[in-house]
Amino acid sequence: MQKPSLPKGTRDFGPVQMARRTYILDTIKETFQLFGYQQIETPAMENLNTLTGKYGDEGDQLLFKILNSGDFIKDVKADDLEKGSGAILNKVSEKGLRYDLTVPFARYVVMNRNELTFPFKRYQIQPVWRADRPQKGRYREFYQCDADVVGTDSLVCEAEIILMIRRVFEKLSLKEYSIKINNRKILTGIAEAIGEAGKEGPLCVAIDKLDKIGWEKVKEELTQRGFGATSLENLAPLVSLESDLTGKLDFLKGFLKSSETGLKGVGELEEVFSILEKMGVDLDHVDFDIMLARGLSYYTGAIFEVKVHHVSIGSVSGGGRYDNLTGVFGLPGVSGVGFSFGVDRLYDVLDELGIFPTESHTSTRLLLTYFDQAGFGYALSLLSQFRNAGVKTEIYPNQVKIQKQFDFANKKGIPFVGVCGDEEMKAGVISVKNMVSGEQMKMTVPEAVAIVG
RNA sequence: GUGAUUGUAGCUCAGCUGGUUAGAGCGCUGGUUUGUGGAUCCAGAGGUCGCCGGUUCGAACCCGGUCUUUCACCCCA
Repeated sequence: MQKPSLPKGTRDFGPVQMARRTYILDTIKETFQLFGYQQIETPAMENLNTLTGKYGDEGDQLLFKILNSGDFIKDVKADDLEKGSGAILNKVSEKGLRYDLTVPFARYVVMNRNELTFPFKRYQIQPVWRADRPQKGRYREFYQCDADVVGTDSLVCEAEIILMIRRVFEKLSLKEYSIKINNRKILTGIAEAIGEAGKEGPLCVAIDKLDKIGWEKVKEELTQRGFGATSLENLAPLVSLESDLTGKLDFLKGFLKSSETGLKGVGELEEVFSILEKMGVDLDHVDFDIMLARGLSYYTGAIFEVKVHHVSIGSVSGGGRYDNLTGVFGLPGVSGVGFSFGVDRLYDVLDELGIFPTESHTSTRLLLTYFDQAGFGYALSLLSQFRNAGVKTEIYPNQVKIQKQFDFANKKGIPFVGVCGDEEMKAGVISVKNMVSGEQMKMTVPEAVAIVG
């Protein structure tokens, strides 16, 4: 006999957790549908060559690979072993678990390009897997809720992403959070403007730590990564910039005047804000963060990240625009933009804040109880009447003491108990007890249906 | 992937510098109550001290490995 256990970073979800997850999921789903997105699903596993190369070197390492069926080692030669794991991998594994929902979606779009009507808006709610080292709010199996639209470069999509995030958060009673937004082109422009064209990656990684380690340490790190002294001097005014949204935009227009790409990024961002204004919407919770960078290498335009304040969980949502993700699968020129909610992290956030609505962990409204064989039979005869009337009803299946039946109802949070004893049977009624108030009354089944349902 | 950290009853945790039969609270089971749950009181059951190996007369405690938890780095939902 061995003790059963779960793989690292995976979890079971019990009835209470599932009720809460469903609450989050339903909120998100309803919002996606309201904005015209249609649901699809894709397989848990993809061909490895669909997944590799889309997430950067780090990402490739975090992919779960699936061992080939059968004699998976038959193609491996002795000298492959000496060359190391890289030489062996593609001989023993040709499939992997999906790392996110965006890349499988891009694959889906390319394969179904003739059937789809563009712009195509889809949402997808499925688990993804990452061979990361688990921490709080970081799992190896977790759900993403993606909404993407492909086949248009309209910035209306970016604006709607902000609206969807705000709607979901409002429904979940989340009040204090930031939707951080930036544009990859601005990051490219900054790298160009300070004389380090093409190095926006390391630039952002370092700048991102500004709050944590301070400007001096950031400079050290950038120097280590090969940034020149004059570049750092050029960068300094941007780092010390503290301004509101229009102030930041105005500053960047000057700062990026030598970078065509950078100015385009600023223009796109302004356009998004302008669209929101035309929709008659304010910019609450929207935070233009000049140094926001997102790792996934395929983003080319807007980038998003959402953080809830006063909690220990990282970002709960993220996304961005990708101009050529379908290009790698042979369909160039299709721009897409999308974002994703992390249900598991949203769960942790709501849990930490204690703002899950107080729902009962059961949907059962009525438990039929009895004292003896005769009452049991009477209860059985009433059971279908309640169910046919649409009342979620159960009967305690084993004949046990009525105390135990009440205890069961109490623990399961069933709000009403129907007692079926000799007196009730004779009169053709049922005694309905409210488990919260303790009130109890004899009544007919239709009367009971009205009270309980 | 690098460096730390955690693991004792169903849950939350005690357990002295290694020394007999490893404890508490809550929960659980039964009774108190033969037509009634949540309260009181009484009684009871539950532990290969994560797992494997080593040191020792003797290990929950020391050492090594492994799994798991949490944290930092990295990265991310």
